Amino acid sequence: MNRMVSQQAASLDGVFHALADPTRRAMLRSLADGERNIGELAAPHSMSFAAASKHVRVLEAAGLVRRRIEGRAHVCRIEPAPLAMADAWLKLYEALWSERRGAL
Amino acid sequence: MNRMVSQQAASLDGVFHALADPTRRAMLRSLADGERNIGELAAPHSMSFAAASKHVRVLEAAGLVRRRIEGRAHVCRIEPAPLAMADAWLKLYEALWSERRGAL
DNA sequence: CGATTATTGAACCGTATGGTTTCACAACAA
DNA sequence: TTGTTGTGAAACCATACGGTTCAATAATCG
Repeated sequence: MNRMVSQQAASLDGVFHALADPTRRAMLRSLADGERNIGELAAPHSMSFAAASKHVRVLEAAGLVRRRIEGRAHVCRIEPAPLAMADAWLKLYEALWSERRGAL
Repeated sequence: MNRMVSQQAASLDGVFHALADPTRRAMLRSLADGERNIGELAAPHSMSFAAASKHVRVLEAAGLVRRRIEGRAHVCRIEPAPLAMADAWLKLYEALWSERRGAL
């Protein structure tokens, strides 16, 4: 159980960290419209392909993106589960704080 | 709506970054039960007082915590508005991804 | 007053992050 | 085959991060 909790904590770290960057959030937004390969994800951003590729890896490590290789293209797609975890955390503490404010 | 609480621009970057650390999330959790001064926030964590103080600063910079000085104690209290912003972001994209999943 | 408490600030350290450039390589197209 | 495309890997750099320690300050106690 403790292990589960710490695993969860570790992923929360990763998910929030992944979200704490505008480039990565923009990539998620793009992926919300459908699958994209790395080049398509990189194109809108004024940085090298390699830099964008690293951002995708961060998203992948956080579990927010899944990659499948099709020929020479790496096709990425969104994975909403970790997001739900982050959302659950936010909701819980928002609820606690609202209670608290209500109690004052 | 009550007020534009944190005068600082609480950016999504800052909020997500602040949340991407277990020590800082634990501090927020502690603050959910009521106001705490820096020492009280620092105590449960096995790190120097100065390190904990820096974490509080990060939370403050993100607009998640407000500080008021009472004598020699710095009393901290939660500020839920930036959390709502983060939550709104998550909700929006969760909705998009759910739609997308539904469409497949 | 002097001692204690609560806290910040500054300097420092090791590691992570975000960016670059260059090179390598598999997959496809001509 | 040759060449182009999509991508990763490696080396490197500057800055940020999370931690430490020690000194400084302001408020309170005795």
